[in-house]
Amino acid sequence: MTESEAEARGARPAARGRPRSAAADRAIVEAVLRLLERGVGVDALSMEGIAREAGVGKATVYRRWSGKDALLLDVMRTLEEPPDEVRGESVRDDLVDILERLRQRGLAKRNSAILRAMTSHFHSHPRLWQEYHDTVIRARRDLLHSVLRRGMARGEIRADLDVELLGELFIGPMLSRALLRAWAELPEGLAERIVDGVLEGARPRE
Amino acid sequence: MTESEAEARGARPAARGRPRSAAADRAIVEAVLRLLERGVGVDALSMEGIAREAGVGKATVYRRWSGKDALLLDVMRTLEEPPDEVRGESVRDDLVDILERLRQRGLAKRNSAILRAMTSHFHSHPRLWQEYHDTVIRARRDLLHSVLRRGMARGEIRADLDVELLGELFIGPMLSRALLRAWAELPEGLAERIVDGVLEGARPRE
DNA sequence: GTGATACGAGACGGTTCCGTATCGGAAAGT
DNA sequence: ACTTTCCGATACGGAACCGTCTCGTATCAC
Repeated sequence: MTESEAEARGARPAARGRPRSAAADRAIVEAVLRLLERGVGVDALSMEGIAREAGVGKATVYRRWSGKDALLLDVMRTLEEPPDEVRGESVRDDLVDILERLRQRGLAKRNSAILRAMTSHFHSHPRLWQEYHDTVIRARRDLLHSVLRRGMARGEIRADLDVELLGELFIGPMLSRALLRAWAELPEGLAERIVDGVLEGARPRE
Repeated sequence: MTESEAEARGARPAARGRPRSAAADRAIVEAVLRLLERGVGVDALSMEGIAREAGVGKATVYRRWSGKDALLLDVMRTLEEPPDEVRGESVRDDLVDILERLRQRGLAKRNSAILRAMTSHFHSHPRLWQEYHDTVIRARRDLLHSVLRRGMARGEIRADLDVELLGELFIGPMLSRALLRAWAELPEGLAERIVDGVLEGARPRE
C-alpha cells in the first residue's frame, strides 16, 4: 500500500481529476527491485535513477513518496508473501519443504540480492531492516519453529535443545551456501542433504 | 602492501626526496575500515570522505592508489591474518576452537560489517569479492575442512557426507545468527552449543 | 465541454564527489 | 645550502543527484 492509497481512503472519497496510474506504482516498485537485484546497494540508489529505470518522471515518484526512505519501506512491504503451510506429515518432510522453498524462492536471484542489501545496511538503516525482517523473515522463522516444536512433542526432534538454535542449524547451512558461495547455484537436493545431515548428526551412529 | 611500496622495490632504490609517510598509509586504510564498520557501504564510500576521515589530503590518497577500486583491493589484503593452528587433540575441541574464533573475531563488529559489505557487492564488484574471499575466507575454510577430514579418518565424523556440506553445517548456524540477528551479540558458549548440536544431530539418539 | 489532477520530460539552483593542479611548508638525500 | 619529493589544504571544472517547479498533454468527474 502506497502512502497515496492510504491517504485516499481518508475523508475524501471524491477523486476529481485524473486518477493516479496503478501501472506507475508497479513500475516504480519493480524498478527498485530490479536495481537492488542488479547489486546497486541501498545508498547508491537514486531517485533519479529509479525514475529512469521505471520510465517515469521524477515528479511521479515524489507525488507518491516523500523520499527514498519512504519508498524503500513500501517496497519492503510488497515483499510480503506468507509462506505456504506445511503438509504436516513427517517432521523431516516438513523441514525439507521449508528448506526447499528457501532454496527455490527465498534465496533465488532477486530475493537473495535484497537480503544481502538489507543485511549490509541494517546498521545505517535500522528502520528499513526492521521492516524487511518483520515482513520477510519473521513468518518463515515462526513456521520453522512451530514445525520443530511439533517434532519435539512427537519425539522426532531432541527436546533438550533451544528451538532458536535448532532452527539455525537447519537454516544456517543454506544461508551460508547462498551468501559465501556467491555465484554458485543452490543445487537440487541440497535441502534434503542438509535436513538429513542435521537430523542424523555429524558423528557416526552405531 | 601499497602500490607505492611495490613500485619502490623496482629499479629505483634511490629514494631522493621526502619519503612517504607510513603513518598516512595506515591512517587511510584504517579510515576505510572505520567507514565500512560504520555501515557506509562500498559504493557510498568516497575518496573525499576517506581522506577527511583519515585526516589527510586527497592528493595523499591519489599519490598511493589510482582510485577507489585499487584502494579497496589493498584494504582487503591487509585483512590477511592466517588462522591459528588448531590444537589437534579431539576433533570436537578443534571444531569448537574454530567456531569460537569465528565468534570472537571473524564475526565481531568490524569484520562482520566488512563481510556484509562484501557479500552485498559481490555481483557489482566481483574482483573485490574475489580478493576478500581469497584473503579472508579461503584459509579458514581450508583449516575447517582439514579438521573434518582428520575426524573422518579417525572415525569421529561420518565419512558418508561431503566435506563441503559438513563444513557448512558447522559454519552456517554461526553465520545465520550473526547476519540475521543483526544487532544481537553472539553469546558466549554458542560455539560449543552449535558443535555439539551438529555432532549429535537433531534427532534423539537412544 | 469544463475543471481538476496526473502524466513524462526536463529546467533549475544547490550540494557532493570526482580527479587534477597548485600552494607554502616539511623532511629526506647530496 | 640546495634539490627533490611528500605533506595538508584547497581551488578547479565537470558530473550526478537532490527536491521543486513548469511545461504541454492525457484522463478522469461533472
